[in-house]
Amino acid sequence: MAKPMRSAERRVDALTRERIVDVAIELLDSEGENGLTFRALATRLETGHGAIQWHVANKSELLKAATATATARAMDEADPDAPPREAIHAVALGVFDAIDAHPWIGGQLARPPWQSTMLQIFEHIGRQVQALGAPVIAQFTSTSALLHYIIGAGGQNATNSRSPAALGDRRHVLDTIARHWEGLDSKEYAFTRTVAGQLRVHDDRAEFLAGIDLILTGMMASR
Amino acid sequence: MAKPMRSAERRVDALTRERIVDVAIELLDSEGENGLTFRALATRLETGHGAIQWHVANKSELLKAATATATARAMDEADPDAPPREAIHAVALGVFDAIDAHPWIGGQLARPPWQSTMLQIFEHIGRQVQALGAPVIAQFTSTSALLHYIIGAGGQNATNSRSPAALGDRRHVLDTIARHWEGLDSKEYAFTRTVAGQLRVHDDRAEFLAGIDLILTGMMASR
DNA sequence: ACCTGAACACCGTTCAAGT
DNA sequence: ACCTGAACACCGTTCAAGT
Repeated sequence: MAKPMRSAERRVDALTRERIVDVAIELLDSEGENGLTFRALATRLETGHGAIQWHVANKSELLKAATATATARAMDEADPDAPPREAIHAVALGVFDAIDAHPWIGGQLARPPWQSTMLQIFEHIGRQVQALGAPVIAQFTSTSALLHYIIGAGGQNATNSRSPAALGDRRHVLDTIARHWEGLDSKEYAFTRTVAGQLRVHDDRAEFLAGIDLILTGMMASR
Repeated sequence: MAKPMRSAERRVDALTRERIVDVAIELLDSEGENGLTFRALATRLETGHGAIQWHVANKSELLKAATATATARAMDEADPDAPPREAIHAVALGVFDAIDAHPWIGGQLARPPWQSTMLQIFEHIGRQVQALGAPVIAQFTSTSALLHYIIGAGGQNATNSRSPAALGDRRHVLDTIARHWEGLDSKEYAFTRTVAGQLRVHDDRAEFLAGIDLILTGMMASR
């Protein structure tokens, strides 16, 4: 949380790594991935761009830190007393919402040093999979599948919700896509046409959780 | 397929959009995402960088075309006579292998104009979901879940297989990660530690297909 | 129609110099 | 220890000029 403090006093805070990362997240959110620049950061922080690179060695490190910070909060709301399935839903929705709020996370989680952040999610989900009584042999596979699904679905949702056409309200956007689907070639896209109606009325988060439940059901059925 | 033809004759071909995209894919594969440059392209094609931008307006269009071309081939091997579950496995593995061969696809599918390519995969999978006899209401949800899972799992696999430490052979890499997992805090990472052994011996593609089957089982069980 | 290459604005990174 | 800003190499994009 970066404090505003822009008016009277200026730069009471020292330039910390934490402040830099916070402003970086603000920039990524408002300007997109190309908007994050050492020079833009320097302007917002009222300093030189060289100063920033004393705290953060290079841009990839900055992106890594921003991703970790923005994702970490999704994990905090874990209620240790919730039943397993609900706990999984909570973690999944936390990641889903984090990616939705910070679309750039999606592209970032799909590259090398995802280590600690991803591992935290993996651990949280795995515990609940255990608590559900999944057979030991299936636990690794199921937890991996859930994680992959969450990342994939979250990323897709983020691109949809901030797509070029997403200026208007959501219902209008979905209607436009559904109309496009309905107009596709009836032989080449026979299936897609039949589900255009469902696309139009579906709820993103409910649909997302339904996918989670599909995996959980499959996991319990195959014991 | 770009023909080599580097020796005697030079630039017998005209500069076509197709050739540009092919060389772009080569560059992305060999040099990574940062290696794709209009100037590097110009050098390989023995022309000026301005010439390239006559055929391809800008870089995002070039990336879009490269992604579409590299992904399209995954769809070609569809065997119309295969049983549904096998057909789904084939499509899924096709995408999985395409992302593995071209890791940059992973990051690309997670952003705006994925339209046509993704829709093709969606259609192929959806038909088989229908053929499996899934209830109509579940078809949209199941097909979406499969697609999201495939994208997520493919992306993660690609980053792992070309990770910084992936110089040595695969077994060594997995062993290193497994050892790391086993050394984690026993309270904070209780679950992760218990599956470290499975990580060490698991087969990527088999594990990937097991995740697909989890979704399919869940889909059939919840009718 | 297709290609060339200079020019421009911008970027990440390095680094000698300051406090 | 922390900050400044010049300098460098590189990039995407534009565009007047050629064939």
